[in-house]
Amino acid sequence: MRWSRYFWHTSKEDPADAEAPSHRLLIKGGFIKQVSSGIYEFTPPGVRVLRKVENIVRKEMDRSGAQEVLLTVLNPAELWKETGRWDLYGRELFTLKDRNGRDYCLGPTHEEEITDLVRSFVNSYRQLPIILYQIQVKFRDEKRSRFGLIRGREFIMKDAYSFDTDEMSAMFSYENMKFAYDRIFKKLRLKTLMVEASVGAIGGISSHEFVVLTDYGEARVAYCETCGYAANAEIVKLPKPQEEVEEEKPLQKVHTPNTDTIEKLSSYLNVPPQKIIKALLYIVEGNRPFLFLIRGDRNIDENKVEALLGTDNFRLAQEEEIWQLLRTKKGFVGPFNLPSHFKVYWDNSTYGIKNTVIALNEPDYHYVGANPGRDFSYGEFVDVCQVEDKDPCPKCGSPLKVSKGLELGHIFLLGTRYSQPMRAYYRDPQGEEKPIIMGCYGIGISRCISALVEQCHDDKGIKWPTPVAPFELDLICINTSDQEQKDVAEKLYTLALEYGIEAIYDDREESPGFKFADADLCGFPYRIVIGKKVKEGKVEIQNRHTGERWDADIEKAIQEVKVLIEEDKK
RNA sequence: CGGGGUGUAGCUCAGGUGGCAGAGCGUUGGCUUUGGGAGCCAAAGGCCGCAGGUUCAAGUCCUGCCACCCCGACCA
Repeated sequence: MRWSRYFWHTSKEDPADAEAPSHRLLIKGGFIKQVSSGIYEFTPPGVRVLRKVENIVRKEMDRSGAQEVLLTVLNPAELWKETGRWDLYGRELFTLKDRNGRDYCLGPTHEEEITDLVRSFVNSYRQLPIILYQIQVKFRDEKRSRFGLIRGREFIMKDAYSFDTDEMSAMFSYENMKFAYDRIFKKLRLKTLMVEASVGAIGGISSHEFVVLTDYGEARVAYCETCGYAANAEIVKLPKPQEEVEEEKPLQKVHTPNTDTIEKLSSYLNVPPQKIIKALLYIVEGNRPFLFLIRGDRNIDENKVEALLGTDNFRLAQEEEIWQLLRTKKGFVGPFNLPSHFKVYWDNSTYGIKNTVIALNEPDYHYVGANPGRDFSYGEFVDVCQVEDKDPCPKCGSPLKVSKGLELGHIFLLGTRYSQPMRAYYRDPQGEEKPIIMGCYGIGISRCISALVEQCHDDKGIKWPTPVAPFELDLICINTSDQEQKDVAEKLYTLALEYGIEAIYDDREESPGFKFADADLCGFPYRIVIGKKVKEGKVEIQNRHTGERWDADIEKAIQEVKVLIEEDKK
């Protein structure tokens, strides 16, 4: 490709509203352009990267025995009503009507449609198992799109679905996909971590996420470097700690004005937060009060609360509600003299605490030196505590590490959640009708591009791994008005194409510095610079990843680069 | 959906107390230059997010709306 004729436009300035490095560099490097919030166009070089990622995924999916299909973007509402998701999916679903007033949605995922496809052809156990997949655009009207391709409202996804006769066979399909995902992320040169994930309210059987550790992700991941345990933080169980051993001090009621937060109370009394019991009043389903008690230095993980309560319809009580229910203020809520309809849960973190500070539902007062058994009694213990760094690993007890993670893949053993309501049945060898056991497996293709940039960049720009680079080699002619240099550049460009190297020839009438800056920004793994040294029969080869540069004979340079590229792609 | 921020040239931004619409980069033409976003000269380029209002006069003040970004909530 000759750059002078190529539709590729980089920017010298950082884009004004891009924060995440991947978002900034993909826009600055001219790979994508924003059209609306969470909606991006791909330019020709952007498409080149996208296709490479897609093809790596496609190849490994094919290798696993999955078969590619292409479902529709425009989905009729009827299918979604069969599973109840037309109403359950909520406002995240983009919906529209046709000219006759019939309802449609833009597919956010395709369990319904694929199940419809399979049920219309599969009748017998002899036709199973089967795995189908597609690479296609998805639409989700996210409450908050952000960070460029990391969370878009329109994005490209590989979604696969497995269909099996029984759970044993389904587990096999699931394991098959797990291995395929491992290979895919290795080939993409993405350092992912496979973590156990929440099976969700739907009642799936097993679920794993493939995440990259980056600040620009939405998941919290806990992992153990000792035993290899890794899980989404929301499902990591925290046990009761050891009982504290301390002599019990007398109980005192202390005047503590203006201490509506743990920080203020802690500094007012000069007591560390972990010696305070924090009480949080939640309102469940609009009117049921639930009191959660947790150690003052810990936070509630609302995902755990949701799993405990079996509903996501809960929120912290407002100031007025606290007053109406308990005649006290925020910061002075405690487990004493509660009305009988209150449900009280003690987080494990409060177990065995001694000489603690605890509120008594009287504004501006706290108990100090309170002890369980003597001054208050525990009730039901639960685990709703947010996992933090150094919490014990549930497998081996070593300290866990907690990081933010970006979810690139999610595999899910679904069971009969979709096959049952949609009557996707098969006949077993005894002639009995049974629901197909399903699994679903997603990879965020466009999100992978962002993840690659997050993992491979420096302050000058992107450093694409060779297998996904838009071009493998950039040829830079320093002085375009020097005929000798130009001839060598042309010759090497033609030769590179003959060798099957994906090369871009920067033949633009620009200064050398301009071309170097673009080369760094756009992230080509290799660069050949044709400059003054052509008089000595030499050109310079540069490696974007290592920063190494060395002279090579004009005749041998392309061959040398070809070897390096092939090595990278192995 | 709550909180914060930003909308002025293609891009990045400046435009106290209301008084002629600005810069740098980019673009076009010309000359010079060629190993890290070159220099000089000239030119083009604007619904100041939209709609109302106040005023002799609004990019600037007031009201409403819209869009985008960030934090939070949410996230098969």
